[in-house]
Amino acid sequence: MPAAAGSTPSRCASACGGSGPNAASALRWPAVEEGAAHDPVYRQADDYDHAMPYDPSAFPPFAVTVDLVVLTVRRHALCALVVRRGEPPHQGRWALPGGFVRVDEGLEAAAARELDEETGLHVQGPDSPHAGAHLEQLATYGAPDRDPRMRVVSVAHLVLAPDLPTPTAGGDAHSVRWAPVDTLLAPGGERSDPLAFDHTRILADGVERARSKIEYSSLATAFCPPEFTVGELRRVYEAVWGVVLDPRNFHRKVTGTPGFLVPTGGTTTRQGGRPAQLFRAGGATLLNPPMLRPEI
Amino acid sequence: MPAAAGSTPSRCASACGGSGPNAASALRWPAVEEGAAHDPVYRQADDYDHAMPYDPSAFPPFAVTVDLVVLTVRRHALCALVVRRGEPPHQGRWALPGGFVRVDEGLEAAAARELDEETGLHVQGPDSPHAGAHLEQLATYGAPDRDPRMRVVSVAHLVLAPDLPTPTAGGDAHSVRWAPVDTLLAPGGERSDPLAFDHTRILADGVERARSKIEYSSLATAFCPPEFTVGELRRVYEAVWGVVLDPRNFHRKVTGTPGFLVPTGGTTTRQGGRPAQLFRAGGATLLNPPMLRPEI
DNA sequence: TGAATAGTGTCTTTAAGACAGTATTTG
DNA sequence: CAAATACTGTCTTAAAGACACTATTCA
Repeated sequence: MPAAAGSTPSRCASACGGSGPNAASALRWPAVEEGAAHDPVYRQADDYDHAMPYDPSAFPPFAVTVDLVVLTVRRHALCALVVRRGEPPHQGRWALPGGFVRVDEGLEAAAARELDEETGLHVQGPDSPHAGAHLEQLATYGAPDRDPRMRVVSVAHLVLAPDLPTPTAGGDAHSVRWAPVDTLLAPGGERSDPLAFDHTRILADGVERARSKIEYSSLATAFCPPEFTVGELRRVYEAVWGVVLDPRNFHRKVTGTPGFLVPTGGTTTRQGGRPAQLFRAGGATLLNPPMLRPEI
Repeated sequence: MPAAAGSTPSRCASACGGSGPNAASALRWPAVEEGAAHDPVYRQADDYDHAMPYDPSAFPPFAVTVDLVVLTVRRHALCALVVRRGEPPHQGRWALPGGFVRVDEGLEAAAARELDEETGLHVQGPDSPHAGAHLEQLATYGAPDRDPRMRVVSVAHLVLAPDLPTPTAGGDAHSVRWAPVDTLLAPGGERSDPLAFDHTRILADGVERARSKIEYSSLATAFCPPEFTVGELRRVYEAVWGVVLDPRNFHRKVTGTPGFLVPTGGTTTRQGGRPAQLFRAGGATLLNPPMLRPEI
């Protein structure tokens, strides 16, 4: 699990930049770089290539983590996965799941591993395009004071998953839950106990990314089970955008866009009423023209 | 200047993960994390909070850099800023500008500083919305083998700038230039001497971001001088998209979108022909409906 | 005068918004 | 039966595509 404290005063700045054990060597980097004309970093390449090869203490003390914005639609509401922090800082607060990137592991691999560890969820692969969750990089957060303990740069990822049984992280169901994003993001949200660090901001960015991306891509199907009806897909849009859509125009739009939906031949009555055709996500990933989000 | 080598065999993987001076402590992190149920990182918080507070050698040896995709439109072509590498690896190759993030500096601040250092360009601020370049975070690249020397995570940023005099980084004009992105991205591009590390991929992602973003935002004005004509703005779209647009329909679209363009009252004949009205970018940032990019 | 650019207007086509009406299930 | 959902179709309207025409400059 990563970090970030918007308003917490930074202990790292003084410790690392002033009197830490490796402060001198760590500070040499920026200082040297400043005077270089261009390509300033590799001007120092010889130094760390030969004098101190691969010695971590020669580098500024950065930690790299991944944070996960895991979204799903449950009971007609867009929900995010949050875990309760067991240790300080922000002990007892809810936070986004995440963790450190391993030295020999890529960023997306780290995100997929954390997702598996905390939810048991697997990521869509080329071999399984219709099962598992959608994962993409969201943005990177690296304010110097976002974690009071040290400098942490977190590469946030966005995960879109179908509705699942409530995850039980390692069997501990008390410390992980789905929460409606409206609650988490409300000004005095979650009974005025906001998410730890800068996770409210990260969550907001992830939600906005999801909201805008389903406009011009077929990504909304990532919230659906492998086979779904047009009505179920419409309720996904309604939940993510927080609007009500005309069922008839929506039906015309999605069934009229080539490659968006592929009928499986089956039908279902799980939503009640007349049996509805079942579809799978088609190969098209870009919607052109896009699905228009209604004005506020 | 940061790093990344797509195909270079990784020396880091063996050195860091196997026999590096801090391999043991570095590897402790992922190993401990694996067994934790949830919030696994802070399960170790006590360890580094008390036993080895702020000691960089206790962390995996990550370096964090910023890379810059600086785009402009010159002579009717989308161009990117590239610098020549003076040191190995990839000595003599062209690369994206960039550099290390300082320990007490935010990611965007680091990008803005590098931009200033390498181009003299300043970033648009709240006080100067009509001058300077547009800067935004693009994506983060952290494949374990992207730099053969060590683990480098690079937060790439996208910069859109008006046409400028050729930058002379610290007076050395031989090592910095504008190059058409079509040349840099061509399969056997730049006379089969591609950009260093994974910079071709980063550049491609930045170009695609710029191409898609001017569809639904007023960001194309970032390529224009503070005052510009409708024709000049149209030529920006044509250069970025590599298409020819109908001048009349374009004129109707941009002048008919409220808040996109604000007439300054002046006119110019710098493009020849009949005098054209001068505009400034309006307050609107989102274009709805978007400017449609013609099909291929 | 001719060539280039700027700007207006008009017709057609596409597709979204609104909404009437039918079909098929469960309770 | 009513109520719920699924689906088809029609009319209107917004806006893009195509293109005719006029305006104003410079060489």
